[in-house]
Amino acid sequence: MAHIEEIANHEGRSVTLRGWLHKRRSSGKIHFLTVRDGTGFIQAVMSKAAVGEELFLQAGHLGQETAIVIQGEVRADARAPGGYELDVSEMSVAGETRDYPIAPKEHGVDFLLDRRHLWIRSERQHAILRIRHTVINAVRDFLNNQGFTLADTPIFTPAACEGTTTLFQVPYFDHATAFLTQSGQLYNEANAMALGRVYSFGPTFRAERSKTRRHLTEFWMVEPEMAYATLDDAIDLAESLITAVVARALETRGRELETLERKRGSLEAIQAPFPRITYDEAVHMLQNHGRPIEYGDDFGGPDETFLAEQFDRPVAVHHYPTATKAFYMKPDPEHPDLSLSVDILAPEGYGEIVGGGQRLDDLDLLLRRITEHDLPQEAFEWYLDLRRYGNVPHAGFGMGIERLVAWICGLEHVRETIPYPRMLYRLTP
RNA sequence: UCCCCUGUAGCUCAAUUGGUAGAGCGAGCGGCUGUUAACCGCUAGGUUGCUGGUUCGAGUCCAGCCGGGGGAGCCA
Repeated sequence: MAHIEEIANHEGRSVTLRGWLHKRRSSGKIHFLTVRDGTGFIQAVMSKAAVGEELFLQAGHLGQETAIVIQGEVRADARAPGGYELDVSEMSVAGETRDYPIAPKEHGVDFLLDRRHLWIRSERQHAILRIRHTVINAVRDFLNNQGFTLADTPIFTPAACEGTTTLFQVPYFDHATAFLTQSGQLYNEANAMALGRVYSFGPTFRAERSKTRRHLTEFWMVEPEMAYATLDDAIDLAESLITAVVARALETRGRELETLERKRGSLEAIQAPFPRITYDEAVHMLQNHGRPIEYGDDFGGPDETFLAEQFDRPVAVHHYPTATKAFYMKPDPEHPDLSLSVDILAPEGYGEIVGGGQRLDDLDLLLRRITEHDLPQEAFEWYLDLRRYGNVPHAGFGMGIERLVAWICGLEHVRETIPYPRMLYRLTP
């Protein structure tokens, strides 16, 4: 038994592959069967002389995506995309297929998304999902090696974290309404006071009526939080995390990046240090290029794209106006109208992949901000306890996995980075 | 919530000014010993998103509805 991704280890030997028929071409007395097994794709060559009349005839009528078990000798071949081919000696059908709906041809987005459960079998989607897996693993490995403890935060939450307009509501038995989490932020702060360096990693939900290539209603976010830490610590961490993740993808997913025709050069440029500019500098850059932005405004999508295009690696924009950020963001003690916040914008127009900063640790000011934001104080009593008992400076950020993967893969749309994307008008399959 | 685009065969798309709905791919059958979205031949495949209107005649023009895509705002 062998797997395609490590087929090179079996050169010259006969192996058995269990998989599915991805494509088939025939040329008289020879069939070319592209077989996939979940780990990769390989071309199996079946000649009538080698397998006999009966099996050859059967193979000639197999439908695309028929489950097959094949046996054959592994042979290096310069003509093969992966460098190896299989000379088939035996084949059996494990599961029949007739009229597989997705042809190896052009299809529209709607058609493919309706058949997402089958679309993920394609070479391109396979490559993307494998890279997603590698990215998630690299994130976890990096944080674990830096002494972070995984402490996941609840998905059912009793109240909003940053506002109430973008939350999904769920009936919670017959006595309450729960909200699906939009961030583990507040719980991460509590966990950091218990465990020092922590992170949460899970799905988050935003009921924003966004219909763009950067938005999903359900997406995955990793949120590290550190006690005894400042804004600069958070930026340093994000920088080394992103660098490590990109390096891992380059190192272990070269084949998949090649399938996606992703240029390695732009990923190889992702090295620390990242450029760091203040919000003020960013506004000047935008205004100098004629973009209509007022000082004090948050950036729009096109503004972020413009800023990111000025650099060959992610850019950290810090010290946003306090008014544009969440209530728990700490104002700069020397310039209270600016906050100790940071967004990291990915290159090539992929937008904000990281948002975070240093948290507001002054109890009185926090109480005032909660009132200013019209938030119910009683819902935040537990959070305020963190400022009452052993309060220390702390910082962290959230990083969106789908935007990160879309950028690393060079995709047009984040919907391809998750097995089953959830969007404004799409809830199935 | 707002703006723009779009809906014809299983898929991707044609169809001149309103005048007999076509092609390629896919599927089925056959041919071909090195194909890479192979190639060649044959066959089957249509309530032109839905409802109504104008007209001798509507895929085409008009109205409403439904579906899809992209963007703004908001965000990761």
